[in-house]
Amino acid sequence: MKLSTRTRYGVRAALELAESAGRRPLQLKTIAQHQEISLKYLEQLMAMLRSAGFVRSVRGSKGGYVLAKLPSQIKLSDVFNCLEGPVITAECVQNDNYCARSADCVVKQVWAQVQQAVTNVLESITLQDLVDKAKDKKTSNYQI
Amino acid sequence: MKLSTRTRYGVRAALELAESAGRRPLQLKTIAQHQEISLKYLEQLMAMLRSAGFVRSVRGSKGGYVLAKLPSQIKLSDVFNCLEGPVITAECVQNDNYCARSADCVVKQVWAQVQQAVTNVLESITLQDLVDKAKDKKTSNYQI
DNA sequence: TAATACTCTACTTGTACGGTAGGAATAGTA
DNA sequence: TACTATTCCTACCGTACAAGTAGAGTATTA
Ligand code: FES
Ligand code: FES
Repeated sequence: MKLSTRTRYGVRAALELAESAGRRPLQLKTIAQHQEISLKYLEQLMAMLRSAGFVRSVRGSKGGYVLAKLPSQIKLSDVFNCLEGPVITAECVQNDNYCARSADCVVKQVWAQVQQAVTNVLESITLQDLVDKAKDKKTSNYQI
Repeated sequence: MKLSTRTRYGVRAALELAESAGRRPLQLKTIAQHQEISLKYLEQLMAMLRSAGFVRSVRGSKGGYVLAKLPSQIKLSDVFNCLEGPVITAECVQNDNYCARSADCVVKQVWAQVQQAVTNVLESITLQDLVDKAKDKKTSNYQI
């Protein structure tokens, strides 16, 4: 039950883009340095997010990446789904024909419950939420 | 975010043991047939559950496995923890020193939330709960 | 003693993760 | 135009783990 680094890196990168939303494109080199992620690896993750339509890229010199939507319009479940794949704890939860006695299986219901719990959390949080929360933290730190 | 078959098999096997709690030991051969699991593989899973103290084995002819505790005393989180390992979505959730700015990281808090959501579900369900639920299902089916 | 069922260890096979590497395409800049 | 910066694309690689197979060994009962 560990998340792939893909997803963890991706969310952090997406958050950084969200924090600089409205400004000039952010370069992967910058993000990679901030987040201590391999640039080449990050390129691949961003390609996935780009294909899914969450970020836009600007090629060439002074290029970079920007969010393709408002931070408030991107849920963590979106990013998660794009990089980690759909939240599926067990095959039979999705595919009723996977197990023989699927209809009556109480174990299946447990995995469905787990799956739903995860989905609920991820769907309830947008990038904007994270930006706000991070801003709050910094402010309260300055006040100490 | 898929569960290993280890865990899924293990829970199903544990449930079957719970359903025959109080009776004579149940043989792996039987469980393997019912659940359509490789016997040899199941042996290894049960060894893990035995080491963890959830089941007891009876060797020799007419031997088999029995639950070492009451079904109501075994939570799904126990079995899960034994077979899948602890519910950890990301290293930094457990180990505060893993990431540099761990204290302020809002992403970390998300993974902690996810982790907690999963844990809550699994800790709230015991094998006895599943046995009861399964019994209810069968009864209601007969009534149709 | 023979049959049964768990025990232990080793091996195999496939797949996905987490990268690395190199170059092509594109766009700004001098 | 030449140069540089940056994304884009594809291929490759090593490791770890899951999932399962295999076989010999040990305990218990009939
Ligand atoms: S339906 Fe798949 S394990 Fe029960
Ligand atoms: S603390 Fe580990 S990703 Fe933020």
